[in-house]
Amino acid sequence: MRQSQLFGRTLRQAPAEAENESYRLILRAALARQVAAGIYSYLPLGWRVMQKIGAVIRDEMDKIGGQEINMPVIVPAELWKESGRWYAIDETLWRIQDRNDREFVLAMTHEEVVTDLTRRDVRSYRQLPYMLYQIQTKVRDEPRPRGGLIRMREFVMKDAYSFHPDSEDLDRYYPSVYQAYVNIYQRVGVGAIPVQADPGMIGGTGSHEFLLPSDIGEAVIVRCQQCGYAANQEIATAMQQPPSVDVAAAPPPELVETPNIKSIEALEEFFNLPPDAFLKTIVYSVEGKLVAAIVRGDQEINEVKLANALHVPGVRLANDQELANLHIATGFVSPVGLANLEVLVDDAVPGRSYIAGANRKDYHLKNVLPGRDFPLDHTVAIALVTAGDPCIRCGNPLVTGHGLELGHTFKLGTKYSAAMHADFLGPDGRESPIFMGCYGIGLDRLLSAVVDANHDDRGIVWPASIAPYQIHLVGLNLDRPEVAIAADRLYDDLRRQNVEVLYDDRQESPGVKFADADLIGLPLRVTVSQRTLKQNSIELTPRRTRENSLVPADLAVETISKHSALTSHALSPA
RNA sequence: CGGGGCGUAGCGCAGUUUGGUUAGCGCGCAGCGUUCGGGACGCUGAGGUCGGUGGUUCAAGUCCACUCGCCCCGACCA
Repeated sequence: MRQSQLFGRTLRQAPAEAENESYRLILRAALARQVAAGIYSYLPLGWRVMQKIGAVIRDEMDKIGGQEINMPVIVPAELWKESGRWYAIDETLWRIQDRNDREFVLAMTHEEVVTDLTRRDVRSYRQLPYMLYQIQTKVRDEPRPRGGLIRMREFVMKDAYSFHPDSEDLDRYYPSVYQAYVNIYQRVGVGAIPVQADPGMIGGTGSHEFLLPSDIGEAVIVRCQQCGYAANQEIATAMQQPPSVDVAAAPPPELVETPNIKSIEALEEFFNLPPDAFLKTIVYSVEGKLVAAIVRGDQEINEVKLANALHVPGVRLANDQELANLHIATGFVSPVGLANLEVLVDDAVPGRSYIAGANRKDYHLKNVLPGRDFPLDHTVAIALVTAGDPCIRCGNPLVTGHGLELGHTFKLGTKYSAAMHADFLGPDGRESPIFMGCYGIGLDRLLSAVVDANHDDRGIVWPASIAPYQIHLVGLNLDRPEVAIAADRLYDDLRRQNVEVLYDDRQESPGVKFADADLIGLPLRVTVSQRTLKQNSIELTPRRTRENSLVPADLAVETISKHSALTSHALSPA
């Protein structure tokens, strides 16, 4: 491609609204342009990267038996009503009507459509297992798009769905997808960490997220640097502390007047004790009922875990009215004598005594012993794991960091097949629902992540596997005919060898050309100029090292071809 | 949806507090000339009606009301 013809100008300054560095580079290098909040166009360079990422993903999906299909963006509402998600999902599900007022959704994922395809086609266990995938547009009316290509309202996703006769077969297949994902991230040049995750609204029996450690990430990763344990903070667990008091010898509770001492901080000051000496009781509203959640004073409640423990989609804090209705003394709540609502106790609570609320304004109780002074019927891990907590596996202190979610795999089980009657006949002649898995990767976000993980202060440093072109041929002094002829000839020779080359044939100063080459970030820069011509050679400059070397002109094509042979997924000749 | 910020030329910004002649600057863009290995220089020039609507006023980029859009934090997040 001749750069003089290439659509999309590089920008010296990024638009002011672009805050994170990878997004700034995406705009500056002319990969994409914003159309509306969370909605983007790709320019030629960016779209080539997307296609290359797609090629890597296709290769890995095909290797594990995937068959590529394509499903529509517009889907009849009936399918979503069958699965129940029409009712379960809020405004994020984009709903439209046709001219006859028939309802449709703009699909945010394709479990319904692929399950419908399956139930229409599959009758017998002999047709199982199989895996279908597509690389296709997804639409979600996100409450807050952000970060350029990080969270979009319209985006490109590889979504894959596998179908199995039983959960054992799904369990056997799942690791191959996991491995394919690890391969994909490695091949495109990002170090994604697989972590256990919450299945969320997709549902199912187990899931992993693939997170790239990055400040622009929205998830929090909890990791152990000793043993390698890693989990999303939403579901991370920590090792419990050993009991610190002699339970049998613990003294009875004692009422203490604590005028207007409501918060843990105020209690710390009042009693001059560390925060873990107290019990924290938070009242939640859960599907119309109130539930009390108890954690140690130094901990926070993990609402995802709480919701999972209660088998509900979500929880919210009780409001003042709800608390008032129950005659709860805000700031002095405790599980002691709290008979009129369900109480969940974090599993780190038992084993020692605490100062807790007295359920009476301006009073607390000393020497409250879990199990003796309040029941421990419902003890479950609901505390938020934070940095410094002991690793669940090895006990060493955990660390936390931000992570960008690059992919998510789920064991769905029969959630969709049962709801939508996707059944098959087994060898014994009995009908049962198909077991499903589903597996997603957002391509736009992956592109952002690659830029985030592969750039320097001059611009992008593309991994060869997904660079829009392999070679940036930069011609200087092109106003001199002998240089222009040599550069043109090299360009033609390289194209004849099917080398992907972007040829900067513009009439620009050397500084402009070098700066653009660094910004766009193709793996190898090849400079042809009066100076190199004089030495009967060309100059090679790998983008990553930026170290120049001269190669004899007659070896140029061979050397460069060898250099770019790394790419096994060349797009159409440049 | 709650909180905060911002809309003036393609991009980056000044001007708005204290209304007052033809709305400025840098980069970019066009033409000519000189340059040509790290975002060159000179001259000439094009380009905005100040997000939109309504209002106040002799007079509005500037004041008021409404409204649209974009960004950030939070809630949410398949």
